[in-house]
Amino acid sequence: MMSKNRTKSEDKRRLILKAAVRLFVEHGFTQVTMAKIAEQAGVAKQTVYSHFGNKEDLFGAAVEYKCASLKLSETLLQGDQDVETSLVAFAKQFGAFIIEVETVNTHTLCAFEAKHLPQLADIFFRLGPDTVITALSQFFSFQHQQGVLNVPQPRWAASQFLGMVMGEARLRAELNQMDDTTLAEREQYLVNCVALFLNFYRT
Amino acid sequence: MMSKNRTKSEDKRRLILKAAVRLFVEHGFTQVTMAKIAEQAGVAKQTVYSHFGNKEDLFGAAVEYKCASLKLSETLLQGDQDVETSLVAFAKQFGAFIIEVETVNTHTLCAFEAKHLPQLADIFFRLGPDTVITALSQFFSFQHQQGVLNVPQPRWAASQFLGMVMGEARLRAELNQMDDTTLAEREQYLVNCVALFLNFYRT
DNA sequence: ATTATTCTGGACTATAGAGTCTAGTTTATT
DNA sequence: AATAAACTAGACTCTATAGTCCAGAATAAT
Repeated sequence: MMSKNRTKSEDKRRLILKAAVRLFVEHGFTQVTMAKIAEQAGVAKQTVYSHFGNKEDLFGAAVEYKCASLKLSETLLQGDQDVETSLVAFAKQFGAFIIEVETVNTHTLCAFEAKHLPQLADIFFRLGPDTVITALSQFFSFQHQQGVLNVPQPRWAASQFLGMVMGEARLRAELNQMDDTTLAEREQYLVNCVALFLNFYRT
Repeated sequence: MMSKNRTKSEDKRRLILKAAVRLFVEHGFTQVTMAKIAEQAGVAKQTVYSHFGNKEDLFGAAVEYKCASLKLSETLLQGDQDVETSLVAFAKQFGAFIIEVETVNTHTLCAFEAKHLPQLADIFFRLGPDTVITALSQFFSFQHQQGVLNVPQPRWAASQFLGMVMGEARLRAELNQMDDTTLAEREQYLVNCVALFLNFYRT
């Protein structure tokens, strides 16, 4: 029979998760304390423990939550425009996304904790890099079938394209070395990447 | 006048540094204790403090030591062979280097601690990525002057080339997701990158 | 209204690790 | 041989934090 149980508040859960994400992404696993998370969530510490059993579980849940919210631009690759236009648009959007502070921090954090919590790296890889590479591969596959491009190895092409789009800017962003020139030249750089790419793969 | 001072042993210093590098690169800053470093170095904890004042300074010294020992292949870019041969050789050597566990761990560690210890990220960027990008830029500049390549923006070209060489494998290595196919195909992939690159930049 | 359960706030335990101190030992220099 | 400093071993202080416990307040379902 049904008990008179009060249900655990979904609101509290979300508050905790959001505070955890913000703090973990900013400072990493070890630097962040459960007390601080509770405080930022406006909740008692005991409530945190009641929703998520311990720090590691909370960390896992937070990263998963964060990854799911980092939406990637798949809409740009519909193929209803010509290839060059599509790729330039994609390069600009993804190129901006990949050097955002949030993106970089999440990536760095997952890479750092990868050995400590392998299942975390799995989740991140699947929801992040793998999703993009696969989507782009499929786009190239499609263009290959249409005869627009000649791409015998779509996954290689995706890897090459994304590698170029990240480029030096990505490395700089990771290491707090972003400078004005790199940023100012970036749009032209990305256009140049598309030219280089299409020069080889266009039929 | 000369005192009867005994000098601090350079051997001990090196032992401490090596132990610190090994542990920090493997586990990160917070996870590693001064006691463990002393133990691994076969030295008393007090000796560690006497050589390096505190944990942060030791960390800085360790990372600097490590970066200096991560020698990069500059010898490959002498230009006494034809461009394609040089680039394929470089791509293979650098492509192997960049997915080595040691390399990846050092990079991840520096990226993670970048906010906490900015001067550390500076050192790593200068000794690591920047050195390679600059060397490759100069190589392209030279080939441009020789009329072998047409590279109006050598630094962009270097960024594009290195980005492709890293590619998906680099991402996988960072996140413990390296698989057999990616590894087996890698050499052919790298040759393909050189072809794509030269197709655009060759005169 | 009753009741089961969540939530709160704060005290509490236990542990771990950075950095210090001390007393005794070794070793290079003069 | 004398000496000044480096080195060792280990005890010690202090602080931080994960996780628990508890008594009372709030709240949802019956």
